[in-house]
Amino acid sequence: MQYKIGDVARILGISTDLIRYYEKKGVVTPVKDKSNDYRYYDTWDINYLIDCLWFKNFGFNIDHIADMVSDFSYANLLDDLGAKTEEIEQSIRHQQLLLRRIKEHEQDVRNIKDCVGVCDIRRSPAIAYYLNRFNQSYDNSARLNKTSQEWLKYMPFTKRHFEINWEDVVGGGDGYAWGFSLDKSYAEELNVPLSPPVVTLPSQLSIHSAFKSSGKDAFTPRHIDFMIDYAEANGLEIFGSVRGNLVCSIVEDDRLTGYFEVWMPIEEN
Amino acid sequence: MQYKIGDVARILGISTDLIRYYEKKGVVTPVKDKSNDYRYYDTWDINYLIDCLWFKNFGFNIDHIADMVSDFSYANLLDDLGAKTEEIEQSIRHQQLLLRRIKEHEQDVRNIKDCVGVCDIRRSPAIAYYLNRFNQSYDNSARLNKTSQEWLKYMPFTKRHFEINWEDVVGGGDGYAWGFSLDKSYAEELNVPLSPPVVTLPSQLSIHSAFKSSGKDAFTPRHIDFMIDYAEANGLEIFGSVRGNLVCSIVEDDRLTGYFEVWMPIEEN
DNA sequence: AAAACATTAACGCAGCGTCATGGTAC
DNA sequence: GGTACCATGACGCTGCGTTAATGTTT
Repeated sequence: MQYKIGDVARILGISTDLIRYYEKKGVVTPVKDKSNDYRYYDTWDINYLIDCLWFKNFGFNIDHIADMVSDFSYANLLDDLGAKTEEIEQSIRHQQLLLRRIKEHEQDVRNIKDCVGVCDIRRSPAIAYYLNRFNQSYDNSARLNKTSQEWLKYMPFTKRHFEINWEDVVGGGDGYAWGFSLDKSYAEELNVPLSPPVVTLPSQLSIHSAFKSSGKDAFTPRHIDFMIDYAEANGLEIFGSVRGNLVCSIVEDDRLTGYFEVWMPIEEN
Repeated sequence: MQYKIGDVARILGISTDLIRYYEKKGVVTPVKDKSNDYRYYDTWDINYLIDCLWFKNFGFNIDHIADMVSDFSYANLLDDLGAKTEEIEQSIRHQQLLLRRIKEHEQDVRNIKDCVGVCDIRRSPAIAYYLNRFNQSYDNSARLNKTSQEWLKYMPFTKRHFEINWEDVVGGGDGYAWGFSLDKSYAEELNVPLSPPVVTLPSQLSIHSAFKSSGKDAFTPRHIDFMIDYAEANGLEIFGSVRGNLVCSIVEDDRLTGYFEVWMPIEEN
């Protein structure tokens, strides 16, 4: 039995263009009638196409499939199945981490508005972080560039981290720094190298709160003054640099508005 | 502070081309010095790029990201995070099914060689199947076309299923049919509609074995004669059509060789 | 003679990477 | 004046889908 390309397309449920594309890739080689250039397929050509579609659905790429269907040993087949298994497992692990992070983030976004201006005492999470922006200036030295490239991979798990030095906090200065942080569990899961410029920080007893800042260049350490007041009012001693992260930036009343979560470390009892 | 495109690339760990690409997509709009056409970025442009990279890593597409970073309300953000969560969960479920199937298949391929010519008694799996090839001819009617398109989606979970009618089995005929089958668990998981031409078949007590067939067009029902002999020798009555599936086809001694698993139903005690 | 098919060729998509060619900053 | 940087533009990649122009079968 010979089939024309349209018959094959109907049999397999795909388009004729796709069949021609697979031919170009070497998956099938139908006979061509020289008088009219029509392609004619036999049952074996169709078998090859079915194999091709089957492998395609497992994520093998087409050039590879062309090899697989035309000339493939038992050992090669098992190797490829094993490799693909690995790949899928890897992908699932990554997606699961991603899912965990996006759900966390969604919760953070949902909670942040209620935290604005409200102080309470919590332990901050243990994190790894590095800084690359000091006030308005980015450090674009080669050393940091290497770290930036590495951290790009961790990007969805990172937070935009800021630090306000203890001296600026209590002395009324306006210095601050920005960078990226990773919660410790992600840093471990992702095998993040923890050498300089990356710094690790343990969990700390802290005053936790949030503030928002509208408009560009409106961010200043003075946004946390209400927390300093809270510390004083409650007889809590500020123990080191204040840190936090941008939770989200959205447009509110036509102004770009950032919501920031803050951790102000205090002495442990 | 103003940065040139190379500085920004170093800060973020990406290429200058990528930054220009994002500009084309509307993510950033640096100021252009008219005298030399150079782009100059401020810290906010860099912020937008960071946001863009962050969202990108969650799998949002760039046109969408351009909207997200430039003009996005709280509600929109939550909606999008929710939608992406759904999408990732869906994807994980699919990958997990895929993983299960590929591992199963790997085991089938590993086991098949030991089954060739060896009969034992097992229960066949419950399946759903449909047939589209009768001896050498495919049915390419519109009705089957619809089913083929649907089953294309289930492709990696399907097996290449064949059926040999009871009359051909015992009468020495050479008729057979081919199609696709799905194990019941996948059919349920994938919500496969079980209306004609799809047929469901319960688990059946069967003689289980395997054979191989080398060369094109070498497949024939007579390959299972050894199983008929086995049934006779053991006083087992063949109860209906014999079914099986292609496990893999590989090249052995320069010849295309198919390995087939077979289920020959016998009467229950 | 019309409808349904077939052919090749070219272009489009995303998300970039990779030249080529020429101008600019330091 | 050398070199490191910047600009634009074109083309390549995968895995196809989508016309367009033209010829063939039934």
